[in-house]
Amino acid sequence: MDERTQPNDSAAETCYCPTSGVIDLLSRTYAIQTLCAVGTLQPVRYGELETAFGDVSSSTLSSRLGDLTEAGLLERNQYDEIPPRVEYRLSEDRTDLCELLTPVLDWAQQRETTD
Amino acid sequence: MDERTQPNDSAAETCYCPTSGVIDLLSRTYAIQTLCAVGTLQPVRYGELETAFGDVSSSTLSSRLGDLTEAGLLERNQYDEIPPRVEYRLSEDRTDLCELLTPVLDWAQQRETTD
DNA sequence: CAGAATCCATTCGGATACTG
DNA sequence: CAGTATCCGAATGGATTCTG
Repeated sequence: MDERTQPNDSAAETCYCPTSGVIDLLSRTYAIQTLCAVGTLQPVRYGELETAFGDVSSSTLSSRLGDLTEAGLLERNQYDEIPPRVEYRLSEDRTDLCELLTPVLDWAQQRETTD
Repeated sequence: MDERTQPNDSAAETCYCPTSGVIDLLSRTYAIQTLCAVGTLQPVRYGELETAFGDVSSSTLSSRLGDLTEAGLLERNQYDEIPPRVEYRLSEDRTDLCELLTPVLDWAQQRETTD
């Protein structure tokens, strides 16, 4: 169903309809960055991310990691050692999203500096 | 500067630092969708977008269009006719961002239906 | 170290009018 | 048609504090 709007079928059919769940998720603060950072630095620990971002509050980063993990985009592995260690990495089949998103970050970054 | 973290230099160096302006912008409701929709349907009128999204409030869409236009990502052309007509399209050199983003939307959409 | 919990200021965005 | 203005509830995310 939904045979309307087909200007050109370069990307088959993109749906612009409601704010989908994943997009919603990516709209939260540091979500895209977190996803891409994990993808690049994985396996990565909580503290590393905190350092990489520089000015994110622990509660925010924590929430974001929780969101992404719950959504199945990230994998969280906890090692019951002393001191505690937790590693995050991309879920196997979600790597592609990260590859889609990184160029966006790069684009944004370049625009900041160039513009 | 910044000679740390270089897992592979596929994308040179991606910055995960603060929430950059553009990312901030894209995080707003319907921002990504609006950008991609305009890219595909351009030149597109206000009402067309409203219809395409189906359930967006006029104030929200209006704000989004304003944001994106102000950021230089969209171009707004007003024709003083009766009835009034306004057309939106991507700014010349911003097309690439749309091309980066559409796959993300597609990914999200596919995940919704498949997952 | 890696968070969870709480509290709260700010913001966002939807609904609902109302214009040029 | 293409919005803008206003109002207001919901939600976000930062700071802070505390814990296994």
